[in-house]
Amino acid sequence: MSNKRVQTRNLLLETVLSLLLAPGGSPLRMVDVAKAAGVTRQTVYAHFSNRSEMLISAILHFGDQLDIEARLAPSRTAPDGRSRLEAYTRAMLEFFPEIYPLKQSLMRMGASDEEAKSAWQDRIRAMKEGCAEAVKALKSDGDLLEHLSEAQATDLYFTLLSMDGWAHCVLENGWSDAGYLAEMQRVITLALVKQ
Amino acid sequence: MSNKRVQTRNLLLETVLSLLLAPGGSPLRMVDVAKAAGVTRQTVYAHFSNRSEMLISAILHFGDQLDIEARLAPSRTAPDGRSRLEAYTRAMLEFFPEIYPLKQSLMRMGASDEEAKSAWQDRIRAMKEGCAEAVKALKSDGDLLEHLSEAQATDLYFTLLSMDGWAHCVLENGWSDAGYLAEMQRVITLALVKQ
DNA sequence: GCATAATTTTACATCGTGTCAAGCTGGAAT
DNA sequence: ATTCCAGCTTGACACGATGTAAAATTATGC
Repeated sequence: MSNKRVQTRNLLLETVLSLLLAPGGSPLRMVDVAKAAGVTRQTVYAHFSNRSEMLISAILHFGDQLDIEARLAPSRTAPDGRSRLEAYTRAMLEFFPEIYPLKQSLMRMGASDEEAKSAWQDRIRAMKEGCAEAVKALKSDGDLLEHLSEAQATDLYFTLLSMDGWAHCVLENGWSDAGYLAEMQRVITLALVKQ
Repeated sequence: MSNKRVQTRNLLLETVLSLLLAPGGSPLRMVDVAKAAGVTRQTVYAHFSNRSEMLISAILHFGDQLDIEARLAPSRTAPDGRSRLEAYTRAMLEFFPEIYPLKQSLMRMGASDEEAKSAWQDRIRAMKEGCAEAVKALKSDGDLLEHLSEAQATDLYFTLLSMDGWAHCVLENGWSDAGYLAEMQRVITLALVKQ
């Protein structure tokens, strides 16, 4: 497992991410990545068999860096369902600014990168797991609205926690992060919790 | 304004839409469109100077067909703000199944089609106008929650009416249309209307 | 039927992906 | 220190898609 190889690989992954996250969505051609990394196009192909694999690797690399698990831990220690729901909502909204640019970049990409998008979907699914757990805690406290099944409540919660909704309000319409968080806490509570 | 020319143009637009809406997201190469329309690739270029222009035209054509204005009219005649909000929500959710496939197709497309996406955004903005009007009616009835400005309420309403949220629940998680509508009516009312 | 508009045919330039095969180089092992 | 070799570079090519151009052909409308 030579040292140089992992170095170059990491360099490439970082480069891909920096290009992906750079303002003004770049087309991200292989030659762009190579040039930005100070390397030959062929070297890129030596590390990733094609564009898709490169993108997927970059997404996974990005996920590792974020350390989602560790930052979500606090929400798990909440004493009751209601506060757990709040903590999880807050934690999610704190992630959004960091991951949204990457989402945008991926959404800009072509159909050829279907697999890359599905790698992204995996990350999103992990977030939904968290929603499910928070809902479960709420239910076991007997605080979940009667007419909602756990599955339904989870779907609904996940829907309300939409990253696009956040982007629409905060990025495009000037809401403050705090203001959006407050509204979301209010609406989510109304939507899920017995009053 | 020869007849044939508009005929062919319409044929091409219909063909583009049918390919775009077809299951299993097609790459939609120019040659695909030409073949499906029984025409030469060059003919396509005779009608649209490039792929982007073709896609944009198709989206606009699609919008014309939907006849959004007419179908939204009922919601405008609602006697008060509350019922207008409900009517608009219902109308929007009825649009979603029809337009979602197109959205999906467009989102699958490459960055090169940025302009096509912005044509799509225009259609979406039109929907937000409707949100704003419903909110305004609510406000003038004095039924809008005090802590929300009209703009904020509009953003929030638009966010809750998210097409992705609908797709997540109804298409991916088996909610019935009626069930989703009922939940949305409930949540939206809680989120915006004085109780 | 004739003029011309629309479409076809053919050919070509360009760009990005992905593949292949030598050649070069720096660092690790003996 | 010499050798070896993994990793990188150089250069060249095939392929597919977009977009351009011009001549030949077909159909349409007057």
